[in-house]
Amino acid sequence: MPECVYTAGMRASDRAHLTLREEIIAGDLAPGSVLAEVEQSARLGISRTPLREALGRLVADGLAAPSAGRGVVVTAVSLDEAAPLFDLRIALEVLAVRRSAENAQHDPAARELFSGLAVRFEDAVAPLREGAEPSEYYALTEELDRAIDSTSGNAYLTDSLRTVRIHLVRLRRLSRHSPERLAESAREHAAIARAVAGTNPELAAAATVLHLQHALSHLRTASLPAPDPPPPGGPAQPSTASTALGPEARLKETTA
Amino acid sequence: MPECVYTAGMRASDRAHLTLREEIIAGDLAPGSVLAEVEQSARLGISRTPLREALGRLVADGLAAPSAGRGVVVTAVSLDEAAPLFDLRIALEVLAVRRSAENAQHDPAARELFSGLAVRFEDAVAPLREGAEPSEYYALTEELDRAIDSTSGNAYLTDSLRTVRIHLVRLRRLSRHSPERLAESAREHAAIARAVAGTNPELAAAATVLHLQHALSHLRTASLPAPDPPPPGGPAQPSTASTALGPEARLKETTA
DNA sequence: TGGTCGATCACTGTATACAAAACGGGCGAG
DNA sequence: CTCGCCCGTTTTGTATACAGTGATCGACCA
Repeated sequence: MPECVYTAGMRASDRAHLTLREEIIAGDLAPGSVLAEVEQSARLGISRTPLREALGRLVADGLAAPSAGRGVVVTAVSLDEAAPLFDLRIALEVLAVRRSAENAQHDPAARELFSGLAVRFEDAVAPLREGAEPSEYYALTEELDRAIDSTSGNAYLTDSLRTVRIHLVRLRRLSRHSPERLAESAREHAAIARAVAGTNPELAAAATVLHLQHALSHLRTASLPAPDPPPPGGPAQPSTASTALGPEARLKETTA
Repeated sequence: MPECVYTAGMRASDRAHLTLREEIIAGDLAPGSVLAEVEQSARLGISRTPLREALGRLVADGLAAPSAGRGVVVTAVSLDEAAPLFDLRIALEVLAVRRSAENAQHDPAARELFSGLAVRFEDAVAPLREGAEPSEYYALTEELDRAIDSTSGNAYLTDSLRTVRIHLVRLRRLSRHSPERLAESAREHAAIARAVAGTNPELAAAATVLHLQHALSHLRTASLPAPDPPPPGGPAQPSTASTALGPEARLKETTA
């Protein structure tokens, strides 16, 4: 497995937090997996102390929750959470793009930034429709997110959006994204970036609502079959982390 | 110094987190104070390990920030942050009351709850105008917050609001609240509760915008230039806060 | 045979000891 | 006189050892 990020020089607790977060988001650590301290510290080659700090940050992120007596378990994620999550997300993102568009009126560099992003999104439409790998497109959307964060001028808002986006990435994995939808999404992103570059707050807000409503409705209709069969009250089977790599770990980015 | 909360049975890290958070919010730990691990662990009578966890949660809450080589320092708070904080707060609270009002349409118990709160807010108007202690009123507002949180039906939203409200309490300490303003605020809160009880989302949203805009403008105009002198029984000395800080780091905030 | 009680076990929570790294002060050279 | 470098001190980062607590499983009794 490739160490995708440059991990040298950072603290062990940061490495553990990053690794566990990616594994949870990727699904390698299935919801319900118990993150036992001794087990995970041994697996990651670190001690319990930095691992505990990493687990605490995971809990703060909402990716794990403490279970009485069993340590922390990976939180479940389902499409039922899409509605409340998008409800919040729409409010936050609309506010962010509105402020970015307003602030861009006195910031020529920001206008240039968003103009460039708009062009890059438009250039990404055709390849996506032809079935290109969406990872590059996702990186572009993260770049747009960062641009909005930096120009909205509201650290509190950026912080709230950070948490929302973490959960969003997990939700995205529950749905299959067709090339048509990805291309449409890129067009919508281009419209948002263009509206911000044009310093039109209302247009930017409307474009954002449009995009997010489309994303939500598509998320609902293109859901993947749930890997967990048990319908009764029990939320998730307490599968141990070491054995969780078996059944459902192989649904890796099959979106095409 | 009253131990206001029941601390038996909880973990040492929870106690430390709670204690430090209250001290920061109350101003006993002034902005810029260095929270050295050995010093604070000795003061609170615990070891460094649970204290570290408490500091980590403080950083996650935004009440402290890590400073390279100096440990974590209490974050500064000023009225300059009121604008972005309220910008986010308005978006979140408006969404919350809107959803609460919607959900109350199918929840008679919620309507009863908000009706009762509206009456209690109206009953609090007269005493506040006559200079009553606002602590009881603040407890009532927290009760309204909890009612909105529980009926909005959105855990993500509730979580974001939690962080906002922590910072809000710190901001509130920077401003003086006249009995007139407190009474007016109680009336506005009553209007919000009444609108939710009446299952009118738009009215509830408008009442919330009205209240928060009033609160923000009053916060700006009634700032405290020189806060309270140090408390007479104040045992917690600012420790190394003033020693390691340069002249420019000493902000206008002092212990409240 | 079913229920309940007890012991065992594993896990977390806490404390302390060790090591690395960064800041501040002091010294010397230019 | 100022700038740059070096070293001591203090701080955090990490590892490990210990204790308390809860759950699980087995045995015993009704």
